[in-house]
Amino acid sequence: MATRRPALSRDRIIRAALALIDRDGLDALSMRRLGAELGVDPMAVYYHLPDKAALFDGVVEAVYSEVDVDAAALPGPWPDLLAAYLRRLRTVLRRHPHAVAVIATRPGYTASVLEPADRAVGRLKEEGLTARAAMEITHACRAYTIGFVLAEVGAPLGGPTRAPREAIGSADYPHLVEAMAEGYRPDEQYEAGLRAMLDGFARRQAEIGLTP
Amino acid sequence: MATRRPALSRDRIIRAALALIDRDGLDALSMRRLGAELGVDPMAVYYHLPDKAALFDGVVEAVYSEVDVDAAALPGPWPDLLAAYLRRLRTVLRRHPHAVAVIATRPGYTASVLEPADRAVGRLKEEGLTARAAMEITHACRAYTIGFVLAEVGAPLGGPTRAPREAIGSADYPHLVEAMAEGYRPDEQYEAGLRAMLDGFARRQAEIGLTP
DNA sequence: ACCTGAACACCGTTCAAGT
DNA sequence: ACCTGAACACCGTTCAAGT
Repeated sequence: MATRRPALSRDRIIRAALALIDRDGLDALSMRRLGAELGVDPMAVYYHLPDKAALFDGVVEAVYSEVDVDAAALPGPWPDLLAAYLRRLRTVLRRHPHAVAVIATRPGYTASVLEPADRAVGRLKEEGLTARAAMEITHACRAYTIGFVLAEVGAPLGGPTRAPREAIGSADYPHLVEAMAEGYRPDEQYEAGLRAMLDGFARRQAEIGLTP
Repeated sequence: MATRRPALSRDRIIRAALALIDRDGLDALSMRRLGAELGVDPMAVYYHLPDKAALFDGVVEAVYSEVDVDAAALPGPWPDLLAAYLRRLRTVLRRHPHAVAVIATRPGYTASVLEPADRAVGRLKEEGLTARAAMEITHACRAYTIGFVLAEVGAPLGGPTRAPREAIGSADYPHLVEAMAEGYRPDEQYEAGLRAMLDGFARRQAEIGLTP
């Protein structure tokens, strides 16, 4: 494919890596295949990035940068503000099923992740939360969102199971069958969980407000 | 080490694999090192398991089997019942930091996972939930729990970052610094999020009960 | 039935060398 | 400054062979 090859750069390498992960899965991302994809000697990448861990960090950053909603600029009240941001995060994560596990495990301690997080906490303080509460609530809702997307679209880490999986529709699991009867509606389920968590936190905040 | 070597078995292989992951990380689990650990030719494993994906599935099952709390036998009301089960799940997951990502991504569609899940839904029905609500609530709380543990102790997927990470205590992030001032108390944070989510669901259930 | 060992097509990373 | 290519110590999996 890539016959033209503009000068290599950290940015171009990372975009190619994410594209490779999206197309062929996490295991397909090797320094050698990445080089081939870029039309370059496999080792050329090492001039721009120290190792594969740094490449993963770049991929995490790239995905987060797709979240083009600035929580700090959203209107309140805070539960709606957070809900809007987290819905957007879910949408972005869903676009990268093979990368979600990487995003879930690599700590996003880069400026491009910390900076919006700091501004978001600032925004939530304007809405009456303490800095601590703002971060705890955000952290809990993000954990839920990432966990949900992981179960929803996350690619299994060692490749798909080849052995015939247990039939969930079996008579051995009557309650599960009953629960699944109306089908699986991920959007509604995600929304229900998010609302439940935010409502729970909001009620707790209100109680604190009443007994200071 | 392992000088004595009782006959190989699926069970013994999987226990050795989990021990290897716990000790040296996910990347350290190779068929070759696993064979060495078992005092056996690396390829011997293939007689008992079809491939590495099956090995991962076994590891997931082994970890889940450490959750020795039977949700179906717990006393109600349902939010307390679920909270007890999920606290126990978090405790077990925390013991296997390098395996959490595997557990989070591999669908646990084996009998040993489905069977307790089915009984748990049955138990929640006794507490007045529909099968569907029981599964949705359980699913949401599990997503939160796994997401939380992943952020808490989950090992980064491509190995640790070597480059100097951004100092979170920097003056560039005043709100984050303020939020972290009192330290990070994971147990309390986890509990707060779990209670918030369960309270939110419980309130919603109560409303439905009032307007049938 | 259960395990061995050679072989194949891959890996990440280092390092001296090229331009 | 930026890229190449050989080399090293690894991978997962297949398959014929051993006991």
